[in-house]
Amino acid sequence: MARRTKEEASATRSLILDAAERVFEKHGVSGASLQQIAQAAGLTRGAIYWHFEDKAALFHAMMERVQLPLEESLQSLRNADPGEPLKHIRAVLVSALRQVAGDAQTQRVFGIAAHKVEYTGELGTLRERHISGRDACVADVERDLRQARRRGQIGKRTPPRAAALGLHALIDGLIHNWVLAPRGFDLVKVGTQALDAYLAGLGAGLDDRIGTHRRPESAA
Amino acid sequence: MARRTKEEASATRSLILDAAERVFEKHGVSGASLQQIAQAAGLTRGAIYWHFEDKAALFHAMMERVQLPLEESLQSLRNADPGEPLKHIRAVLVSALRQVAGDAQTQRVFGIAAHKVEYTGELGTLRERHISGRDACVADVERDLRQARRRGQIGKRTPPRAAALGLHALIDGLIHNWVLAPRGFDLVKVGTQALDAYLAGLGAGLDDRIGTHRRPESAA
DNA sequence: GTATACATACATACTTGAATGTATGTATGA
DNA sequence: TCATACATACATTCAAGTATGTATGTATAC
Repeated sequence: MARRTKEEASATRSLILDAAERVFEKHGVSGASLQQIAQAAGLTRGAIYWHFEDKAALFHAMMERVQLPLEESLQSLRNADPGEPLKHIRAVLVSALRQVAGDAQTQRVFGIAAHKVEYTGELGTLRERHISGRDACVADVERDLRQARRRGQIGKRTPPRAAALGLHALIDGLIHNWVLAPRGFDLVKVGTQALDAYLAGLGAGLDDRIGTHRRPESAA
Repeated sequence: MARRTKEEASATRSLILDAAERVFEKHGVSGASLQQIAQAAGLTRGAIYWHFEDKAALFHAMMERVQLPLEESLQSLRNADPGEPLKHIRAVLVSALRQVAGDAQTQRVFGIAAHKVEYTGELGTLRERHISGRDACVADVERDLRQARRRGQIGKRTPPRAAALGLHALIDGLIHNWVLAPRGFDLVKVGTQALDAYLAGLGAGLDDRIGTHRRPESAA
């Protein structure tokens, strides 16, 4: 119809992103047409082409809308807990689980990114970003684990890099499986229990053997 | 051109499936056209439509070609090791890692199933199969874990269901991340180390209490 | 303060290409 | 000769991209 004020235009942009989430979730990214998204937003394709270059750009914007707050919260946690690397790791990962389980939008978008998009062609960029993001995350965890090892908080049986990769795989796998069927289990509860078991296993290496009776944790 | 013998027709079918793997891997399932697949196989679309009803059927056939042998090998392991549930679990999971890491075809198809297909619409059936397959696997592991718990081989801190879900998530996450970038790490080596750490963590619960703190987190 | 010009924020219409499905042709083996 | 195992040809659909229309906000001149 007509030109809107900047706030209204920004609202329209959000409308499009909201609609894209719903349509992507239902039909998949490549299965969704811009026509469907526009209609779901109560607009026409013209509006989408004004705000986004094409479907790939729209998808990237949708991802960033949930990735940015997530990365920020993780970043803020990174600066805390300077002396307790294991507690730090645990806090960061549990907070990630909470974020996914608690926020419906994060949950939807993670579900799309996990099972409703093909990482190829135009979206191949996303694959690279995913990999580099994972590597950064794993490197962070590995650094903390090395520190914990130097402080004698975990054993030396599991190499830090393998431990970090496993930790990431555990959380990643939990989230993947949970968004596939959210009612299947309690993500935060089960995730925390599994995470604690894993971390206990790293600590159990202090004994160098399984099943012997020692207390793997130091006093507070 | 002409009619072949039954063996030749079966070979043609395999050719199509091989070509589908390559094209699906490169362009994604929805991004790949039957024309591309036919050309990659040195045939025309007519051949594909003769052997398969449509692209979805072709995809299902491609999945079954690797799933069947995998399920068979896991099934054969299920009957062994009646008295050692933990060793049984470990053997099954490590064998799964080996299968994925060792067989290029399994690896390709897992990569496609993980990152190159959208579980929606016609392929939605696959999502259900995936979920039920996971549930069956988790149920199996949970049963073994209960048995191990009764025999005092693991502690009581982690509920068997949570432990089983975590175990599945760990292996699933490892495979997912590995097929995303196979050269990133050694799947069998890292996977075995992470798995052992996790299992050791379940065993560490034998102490029933750790040093200072009791359950630091919980609630839904 | 009002008139004008321009940029913005969309809607509409058109073109193009590509993939699907199907119908038909054809050569061969049993 | 007849069903099989394909190849070929055709019709339909549909989404992407693009060009253009249009109405309104906003700045500037006076």
